[in-house]
Amino acid sequence: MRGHRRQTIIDVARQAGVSKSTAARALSDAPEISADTRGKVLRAARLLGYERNHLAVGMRSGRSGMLGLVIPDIANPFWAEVARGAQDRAAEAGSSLLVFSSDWDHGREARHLQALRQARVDGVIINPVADSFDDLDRFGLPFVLIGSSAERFPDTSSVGSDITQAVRLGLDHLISKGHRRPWLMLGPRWRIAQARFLRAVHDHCVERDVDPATLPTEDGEYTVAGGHAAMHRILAADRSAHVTVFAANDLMALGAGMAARETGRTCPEHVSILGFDGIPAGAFAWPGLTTIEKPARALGRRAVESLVDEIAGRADHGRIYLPCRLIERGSLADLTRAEAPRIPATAP
Amino acid sequence: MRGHRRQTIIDVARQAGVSKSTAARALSDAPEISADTRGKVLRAARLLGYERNHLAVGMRSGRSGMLGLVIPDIANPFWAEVARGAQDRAAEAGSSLLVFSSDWDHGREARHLQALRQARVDGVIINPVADSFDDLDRFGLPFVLIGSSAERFPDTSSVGSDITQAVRLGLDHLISKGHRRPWLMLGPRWRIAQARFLRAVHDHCVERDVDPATLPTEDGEYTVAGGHAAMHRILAADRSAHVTVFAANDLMALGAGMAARETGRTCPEHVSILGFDGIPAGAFAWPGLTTIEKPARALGRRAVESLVDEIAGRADHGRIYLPCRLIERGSLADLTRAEAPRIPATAP
DNA sequence: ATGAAAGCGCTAACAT
DNA sequence: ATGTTAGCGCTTTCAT
Repeated sequence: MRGHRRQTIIDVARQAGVSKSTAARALSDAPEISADTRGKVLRAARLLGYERNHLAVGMRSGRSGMLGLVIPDIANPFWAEVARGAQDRAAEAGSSLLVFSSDWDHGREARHLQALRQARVDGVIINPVADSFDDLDRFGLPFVLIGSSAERFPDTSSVGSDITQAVRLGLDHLISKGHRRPWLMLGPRWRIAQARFLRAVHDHCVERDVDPATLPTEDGEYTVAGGHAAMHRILAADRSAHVTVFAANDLMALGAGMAARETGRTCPEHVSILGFDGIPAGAFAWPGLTTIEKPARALGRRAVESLVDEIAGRADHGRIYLPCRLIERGSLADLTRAEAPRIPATAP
Repeated sequence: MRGHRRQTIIDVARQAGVSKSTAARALSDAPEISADTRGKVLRAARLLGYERNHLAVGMRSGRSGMLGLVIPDIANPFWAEVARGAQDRAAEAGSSLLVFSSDWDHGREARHLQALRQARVDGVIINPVADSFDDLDRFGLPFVLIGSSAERFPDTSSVGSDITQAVRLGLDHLISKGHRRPWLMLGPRWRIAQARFLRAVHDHCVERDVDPATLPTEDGEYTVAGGHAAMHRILAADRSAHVTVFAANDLMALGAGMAARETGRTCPEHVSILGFDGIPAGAFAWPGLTTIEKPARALGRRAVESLVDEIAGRADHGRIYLPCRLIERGSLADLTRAEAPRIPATAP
């Protein structure tokens, strides 16, 4: 087969002794065709090693069979999971996925969107940068939002985690373990996810008759370094015997754990940490990170499903929120049966 | 712009007052064109919001501008890094990347390859399943191998880590810390990477006047669970005061650490562990995992570069081995200045 | 340096 | 149920 001219549908038609269009119909299993001819054509195609040219199909039919995915960073474990789910679901739907990382950078996002438009993808799933995404009107493509930025675009299909439910899960767990005044370790203020998280906390506190204003907060980047720095600030500010932190993100939580160790404190004896995301690394930390897991892979799958609907015109423009799950590992002390914990000798 | 018919090169040509072909030449910056007309055309294109149709370009020119990447699992942090490097480099080269996960499954791999052929990608980067990859002859596409499976295909471009150098690095580090008889925790026997690793160890042992036959081995899946199980077997077999393990993979190393803790042993007091890969999770384990880092992102970049060469016909069919780097964290005891370590009270 | 015309491989009317 | 015909949007000879 090597070095041979590539087979076209014409070769298949000739081989099968039918016309081009009959061959095409058989190959795209259209209804109006006899089982007999279809068999002939399919056999001919197999014999010749024919591979359908999706470029030509796309050009003629207006459907390229490709979907775009624009996420902050494919190397981030959370987004990698999302990508995997999307990829799997797309393959099931017979589509291929073009994946791009925006690095939370407007320019990169814009360039990727352009590449996607030029590739004539049938639609795109995007976690837009900076929650503004004014390119949206000029988008000219079916799309669905993924992650925590759906709020601003009411008339748009979106898929995200159920932050409200997740925060309730976390806060109730904290309360049940006797932590009534956890620090909130938040992301950068300008991120809409930050506001969402904070609002969910406030709402639930009110429900539980806790004054949300009493909860101390600290913020930083959504990274290990960010959490590390924020934790040092927290420990400098809070001289309690036991410090509890509810981090808005697992990477920050992991960074917080490292910072605590650096000050000679151990977890969960002197410090309790609750994470949020469910990245695999949390399982390998010591102690294991108790966290709220977002359904990353399912998010990717659902996003593709919504996008397919969107493309087919049966768009419900609905917001979908998938539930999160608490994973208990060892980073949370049980303060309800505590002998009073001591401040470590080496504390600053 | 919304709802409007999509602009074609004909619209641009008309707007600029030139012919279709002149417009095409300007848009693909061909040499034979006056700076003047080019300007006119480009301005017209911008004015109309014209977006080049890559499907049509690909169809006519035979270059789709897309590259394929087939890796075991995009959700695996190592491969996610590789994908990121490839993605970045592809974007720089003006190409898009179609990413697929094979899950080490022949059938999935074959289906993905077919999708890639039908999408008319210009070439593919692949870490082939099971190191056999007999589809290779029927491939009919430029490709480059990535990872540890290049050995079998001498006449093929490939990019991988320098295992020999990496093993030397690890073994010498072990020796310098006084570990003269580490366990080798290997992957499944049928994986070619296993053989490569083992051979590198043997060769280096001979160089260092150590009898490789004295090194005990244990094997399992390249996963946390695999390493966990293997470590339990090792600890059951080896009653030494201090057990040292050189794992062929970070996930296994992390699993080994968990298993050790379950038996009441702590690291690095009773157990020393050296990993291999450099996944981020190793940094969050406690103690941090000392490991040999593969240059994952660079691997992805180089693979794209090789592929671009391959496509352009200036193929050197060379094997490229990128060097690895030792990351010292805390999982290795220094036995050279040791008070004799004790067996933990709780050991089985 | 520019234009005219042909055609890449396929699908979608429109015939029959 | 099958064949005929006309493009989809672009690049590429071949003229000029």
